[in-house]
Amino acid sequence: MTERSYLGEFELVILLAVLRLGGEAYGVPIARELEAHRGRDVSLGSVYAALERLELKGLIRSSLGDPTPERGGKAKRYFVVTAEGLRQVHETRRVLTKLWRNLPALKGERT
Amino acid sequence: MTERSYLGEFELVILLAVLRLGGEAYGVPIARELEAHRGRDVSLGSVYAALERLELKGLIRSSLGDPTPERGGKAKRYFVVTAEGLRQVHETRRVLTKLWRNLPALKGERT
DNA sequence: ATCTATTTCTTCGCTATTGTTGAATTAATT
DNA sequence: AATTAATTCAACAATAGCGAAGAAATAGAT
Repeated sequence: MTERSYLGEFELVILLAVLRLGGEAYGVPIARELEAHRGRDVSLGSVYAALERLELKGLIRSSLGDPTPERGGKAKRYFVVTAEGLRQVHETRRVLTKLWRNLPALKGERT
Repeated sequence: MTERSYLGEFELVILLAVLRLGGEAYGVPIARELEAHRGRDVSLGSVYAALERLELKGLIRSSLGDPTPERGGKAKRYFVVTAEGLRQVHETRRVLTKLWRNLPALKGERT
């Protein structure tokens, strides 16, 4: 049951998606954000699973919204990033930014 | 046995360590690099396991060096990052840099 | 010389955590 | 009852992690 002390890539991009979406951060749009930025399919199941783990670790919190008056308007579960979650995102950025500062250039790179 | 199409955090920092170490990139120093940058213990076993995965995916290559004339100077396995490996590191940086561009500031942040 | 201890480095076996998928469930509207 | 939007579930694959065993070398004693 040893829990990782840093953010994995998937967890990181989910936190970032929640931050970007603000008041519209629930399962489906979060998955869409991920797809848009990573250019590949992301199944809803994996997103919800990661969200659950992140909440367990105290990096996000969730609350059930009111059902909206549209067909299939089941109540949405909205997520927000906690202070600790934001702190870890910043920490991850700090470490990675330092690590790839002097990254060798790509051969065919267009500048 | 389906392989993931993006770099996990651990794999990413290992690639970066190999790049930084240049001609001295073998198991033990790689693990030390990781420890230095993450501020926590990293077991050799996990490093070697990740190196093996990365080589299988074609992101690094390895070659056995000559034994060195010192006590315990067993032949080392040296690693280099392939063109594809470097490409993936750049791609990961590109995506993350974009995603955390408008990151909200931390409360107690010192500017 | 050769045997044994010590050092450095790699490999192995196993467990835990994370990531993935597809199907099932819930709750609302028509 | 059918349809739609959303979440949850169950089973599985890949990644991460750890400790111990193994292999190859030198050093020191005998």
